[in-house]
Amino acid sequence: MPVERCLAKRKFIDFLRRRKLRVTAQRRAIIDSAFETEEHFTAEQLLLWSRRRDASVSRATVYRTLPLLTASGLVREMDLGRDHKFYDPNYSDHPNHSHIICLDCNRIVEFDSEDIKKLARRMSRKLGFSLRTHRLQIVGSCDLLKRLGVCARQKPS
Amino acid sequence: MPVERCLAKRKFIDFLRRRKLRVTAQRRAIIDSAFETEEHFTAEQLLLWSRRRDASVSRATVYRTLPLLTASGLVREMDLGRDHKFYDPNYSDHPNHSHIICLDCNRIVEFDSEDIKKLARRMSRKLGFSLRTHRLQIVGSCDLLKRLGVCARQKPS
DNA sequence: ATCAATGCAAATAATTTGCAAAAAG
DNA sequence: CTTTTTGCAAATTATTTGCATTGAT
Repeated sequence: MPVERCLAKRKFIDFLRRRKLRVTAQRRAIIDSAFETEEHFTAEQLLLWSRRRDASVSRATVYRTLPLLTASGLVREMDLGRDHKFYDPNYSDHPNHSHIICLDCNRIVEFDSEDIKKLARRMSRKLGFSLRTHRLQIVGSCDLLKRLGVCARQKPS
Repeated sequence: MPVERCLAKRKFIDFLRRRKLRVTAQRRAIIDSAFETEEHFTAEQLLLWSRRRDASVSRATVYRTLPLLTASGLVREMDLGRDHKFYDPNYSDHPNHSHIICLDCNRIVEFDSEDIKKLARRMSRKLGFSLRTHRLQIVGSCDLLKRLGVCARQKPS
């Protein structure tokens, strides 16, 4: 496991302690699972991974821990307009506000752009608001690969 | 009622006829309600308005008509990361891909920007995709008005 | 007459919650 | 010991669907 993930785990445990919340076995299993992956995950996936580490983890505990993870700032909740939310455990390392969702491979590519940030800020000002957050969602397709038949990076779901 | 809205209604009825779908009393009530407003609405709001015109309109029919409205291109479905979707009946007049959601007044301001479109296209290309759609969501606050106490444009929900 | 469209109530599906029992500090 | 956390099952909430009946063409 990369160093940053260990660090993230430690940071989250500190976050719990600071708030006088308890570091239970179930929370450990969930934290370990969340920061083990480099990928986005759903609540259901997190439940599965956590149960591999500790079979006693319940769906309710996962759903109760997720808001703590996002409140700590170490995990970012992403609503991509699907029926379930995604969670990004890399957020504190690489804060991304833009996603490309590929229609072909169903992949989510994240990036951030200073230009978009500036543009968003400028537009907000112009319309009488001050920017708190912004997110750009792009739906696209890997047309080059589609011509070859299937997208090489194809993923299920 | 402004001319464009009448036009939109007519266009939608044409859309139904072209597909050999029937123009029922319930659908009329729903269409009239949808194109009467200048505002975004939810499925629940549309049901309420439609029932004012025709008490027989059921929630199921509203939910079955909404996909037709969006398929026609006259209404745009907006997922703003809340628990319910919003629908924009002005979409064909003013196609907007960007929203500012105000934390203070809970208002949704729409706009579109050629710059953002270009930027999105450029970023997609750079990352190996071709853009299909894009949307920019900005969460902001009207800080000027907040200093005065409450936002003058404040809305419930 | 046809066959699409309706209302109703039951079904989904993701997430939330009440509660008594278990465990952390 | 006190208070938080847990698992379970039931509740919520927006939306969808099956089905017998109604209604547009």
